[in-house]
Amino acid sequence: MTSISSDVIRGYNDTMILYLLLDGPSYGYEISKKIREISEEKYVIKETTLYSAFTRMEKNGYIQSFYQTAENGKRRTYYQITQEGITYYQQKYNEWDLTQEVVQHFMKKIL
Amino acid sequence: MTSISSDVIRGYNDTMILYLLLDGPSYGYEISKKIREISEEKYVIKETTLYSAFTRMEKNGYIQSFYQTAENGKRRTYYQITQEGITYYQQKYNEWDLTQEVVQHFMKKIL
DNA sequence: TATATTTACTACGACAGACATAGTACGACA
DNA sequence: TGTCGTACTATGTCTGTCGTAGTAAATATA
Repeated sequence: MTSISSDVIRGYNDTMILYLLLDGPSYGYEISKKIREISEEKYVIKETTLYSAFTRMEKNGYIQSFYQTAENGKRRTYYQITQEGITYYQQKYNEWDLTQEVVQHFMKKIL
Repeated sequence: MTSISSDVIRGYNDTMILYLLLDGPSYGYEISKKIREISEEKYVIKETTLYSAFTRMEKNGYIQSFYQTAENGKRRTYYQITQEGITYYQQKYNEWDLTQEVVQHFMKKIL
């Protein structure tokens, strides 16, 4: 079974995270599991990639963090998407359409 | 008019170059122009990105270079795709299908 | 004929994102 | 008591892209 290399999907890590945050605040471990599930195990984001994306995106104003202690007593860092983050997500959504269109022109099945 | 950022397309530079070389040997300036034309000006590869891709891919055995002096007297470095390069291209072709499928799950139009 | 533009590169250093590795700490479960 | 799962943080390396700069020959324009 083919899986996806980080080289081809690296441009979409932030977008995937923001997509999940559109449904409400979440935290690292949950985001990670959801990406794995939604992609049907075809893409597993690395922990360090994920957490450094959080840091970067918070610095850029796309997400905001807050601490919360879960029912089980575990202290977590939650992130919520900001208005700027939503706008950024929309841009990436449009860019995805364009990218598909362009890249498609360079794809040819070899017989 | 929206154009494509290198962040989202960077995983496809090598693939685009190899695609063009499937039709026969070519050189930097020509590859560059073709990418711009085929993408309808939506993506313009940077010179340094292109030439360093050549170097890297030759090192990896995906392409081979040779020198040739053109009709106009200009000495050029041509590149041709190798069998390994074709195999690599095929892999990337398959990965593209998979990537589209996966990324699509994280794309939602916001109203 | 002089100058600008296009063609066809090479060199070098900076930077950002992904990654490997390692470590901390707490809760659940056997 | 020990292992597994959860939930991170720290640090340094690597790779691909990019900015900047420079060379040089051919072609177009004034």
